[in-house]
Amino acid sequence: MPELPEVETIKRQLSDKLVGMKILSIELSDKNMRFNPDKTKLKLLSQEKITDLHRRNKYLIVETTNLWLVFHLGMSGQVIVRGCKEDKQKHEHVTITLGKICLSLVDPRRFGGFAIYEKKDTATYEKIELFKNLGIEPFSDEYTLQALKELLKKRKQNIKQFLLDSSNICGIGNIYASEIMFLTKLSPFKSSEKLKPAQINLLYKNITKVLALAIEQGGSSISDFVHVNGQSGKMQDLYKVYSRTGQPCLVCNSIIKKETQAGRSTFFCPSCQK
DNA sequence: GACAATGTTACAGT
DNA sequence: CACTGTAACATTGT
Repeated sequence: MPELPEVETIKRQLSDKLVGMKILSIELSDKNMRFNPDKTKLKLLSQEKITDLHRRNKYLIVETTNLWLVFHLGMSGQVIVRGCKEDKQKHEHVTITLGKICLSLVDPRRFGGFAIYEKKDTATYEKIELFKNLGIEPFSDEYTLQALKELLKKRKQNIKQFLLDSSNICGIGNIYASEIMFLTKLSPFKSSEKLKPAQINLLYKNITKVLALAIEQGGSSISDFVHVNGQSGKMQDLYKVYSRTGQPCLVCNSIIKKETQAGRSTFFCPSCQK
C-alpha cells in the first residue's frame, strides 16, 4: 500500500528504534518476491551495525556499516518490529534478528522485494541499480517549479499517468495522485502539456502539500498498511475523492466518479476538475 | 465465482 | 522513440 508517505512514516519510526543496533542474523522464507537478495551476500549481515535509514521513491533503505538493505512493500507489504520470541507472521519473507527484537517484512501478495548491496560496489544509495530510472524526489532541492514545468512539457501523458510515472516525480501512487488532481481542480484525462502556468503553479504546491499532510497523518491504512508497531495511519479519513465513488463532492456536492485509466481506478469530481 | 486492491514491468499496438 | 492499454505477478476480502 505504500506510497511515499507510508514509506516515509516507516522510515521515521525505524530510525528511532534501530539506529545503533547490531544485526545478528537474517532468515528468508522459501518464497520469492518481485526482487530478491543475492543469497551469497546473506552472511555479510552478521555483526553489521545499523547507522541510518533512508527513503528513495517507495523504497526503504537500511544503511549499515558496509551495506545497503533495500525494502519495497509492493501493494500489501508491512515492515514491522516485533519481539523475536513471538511466532513469525503469516507471509513473513524477511526476518532480521537484532538481539531481542526482529525487523520483519511481511507481504502476502509478494509484489514487494528485498535486496542487499555492498557499499564497496555502490558508494551512495542513490546509485543503486534498482533506482536508475527514478525521477525527482518531491522533497528534494531538485524539485522546483521550473523542473516540473519542463517535465510536463516534455512528456505528453495525461496528467494522471504523469503523476504515477516515477521517472517524472517520485513516490506518488494511485491514492495521492487522485487527491492531488482534485486539489488542483485538474481532470485526470487532461494532457500534461496543456496545463496553464497558474495550474502548474498550483500543481507544484499541491504535490508536496498532499504528501506532507499524509506524512503528518502517519500514512493511510486501508487494508494492509500499519506502522512499525502495528498501529494504523489516519490519512484515509481525510480523502476527498479516493474510494468516495457515488458520494457527494465535499466542495460542490456533485457525485464523485470512478473511471479506469491505464488499468487503475481514478476517482474525481466531474464538476470541480476540468 | 467474479472482481478489485496502496506497485511495477513487459509487451503489443498505434 | 513515445504514448496507451493490457496483462502478469499472488493473495485476500467483498
